[in-house]
Amino acid sequence: MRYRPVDCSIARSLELLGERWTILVLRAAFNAVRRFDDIQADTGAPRQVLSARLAHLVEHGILKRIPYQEPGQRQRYEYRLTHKGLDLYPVLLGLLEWGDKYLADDEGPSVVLTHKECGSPIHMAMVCADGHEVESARDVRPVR
Amino acid sequence: MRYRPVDCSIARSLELLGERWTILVLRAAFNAVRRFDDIQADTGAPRQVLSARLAHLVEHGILKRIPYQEPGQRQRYEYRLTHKGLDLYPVLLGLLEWGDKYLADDEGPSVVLTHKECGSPIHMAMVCADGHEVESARDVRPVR
DNA sequence: GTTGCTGGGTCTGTCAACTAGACTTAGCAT
DNA sequence: ATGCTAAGTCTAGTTGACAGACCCAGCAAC
Repeated sequence: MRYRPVDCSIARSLELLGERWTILVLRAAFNAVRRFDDIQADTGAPRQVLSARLAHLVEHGILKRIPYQEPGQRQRYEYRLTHKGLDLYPVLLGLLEWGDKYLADDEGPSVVLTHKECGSPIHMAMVCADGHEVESARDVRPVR
Repeated sequence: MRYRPVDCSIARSLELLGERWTILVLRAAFNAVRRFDDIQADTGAPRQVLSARLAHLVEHGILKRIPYQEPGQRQRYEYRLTHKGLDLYPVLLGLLEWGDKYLADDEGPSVVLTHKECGSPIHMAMVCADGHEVESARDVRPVR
């Protein structure tokens, strides 16, 4: 994909994640959709593109190929998130929240995320080391 | 761009943000880079593509065109984030943090974000309504 | 033992998107 | 009139996405 080789983690992240379908593949992975045909159905990506994206994500350690075997079937592979992949959850959640806020249809968000331990709904927040919740991009100062 | 018309805010967000260069244009906007040639230099996007992306972002209310005039120059336009655009900060920050963690070069992150009021560094967190900080995607349960 | 089925791909031709590089335009200054 | 500049637009060539057909391994039924 080749963005300008600029010293910026956003550009570097996009290098791996910025191609079409990639984020939807990760959405599928977070929803425990792990097998090729299921991912294809979930995302709608053309098979060939999906094949390339999966290979790319595996190559960069975001997904891993795990063998499995259904009874009476030969061994096949499924795709699971690595730690590196799991850590992308905030990015997906950011897109989800923003879409819920600005692009929702009539009936509101189709899914609500809750904390497994206490059941309360979850949202993304910017938090400073002193424990303040930062409301807006305007309250942030970049240093160096 | 046309992802499958699926009831999912992530897909809908990507419909607006998922094309190449779009996120880098927003990065520029958050860095107060607002004029066409400056954005072009900052992102490296070809001028024609940049033109299309800016128009698309303005059309969807993420950027707005504001007239300005340098002394001795004719009036021109610059591009500024709307509220809708400012609310995308968590998405960019998510990409930044992930890139800092997994794709950093030798010398570590090139920029640190601090809370304007207290000066402490900021990070993205998943927070539940009870005030717990949720560590991992595995601690989240989707409902409905 | 070959025919069919299924999951997970690959191949092909077409069409849309991206790219670099040159050209255009409006208004101010000389 | 001529040049300068920011912000585009035009052109022609290359890359990437797409739909649809095809392939392949192994199990199972005939």
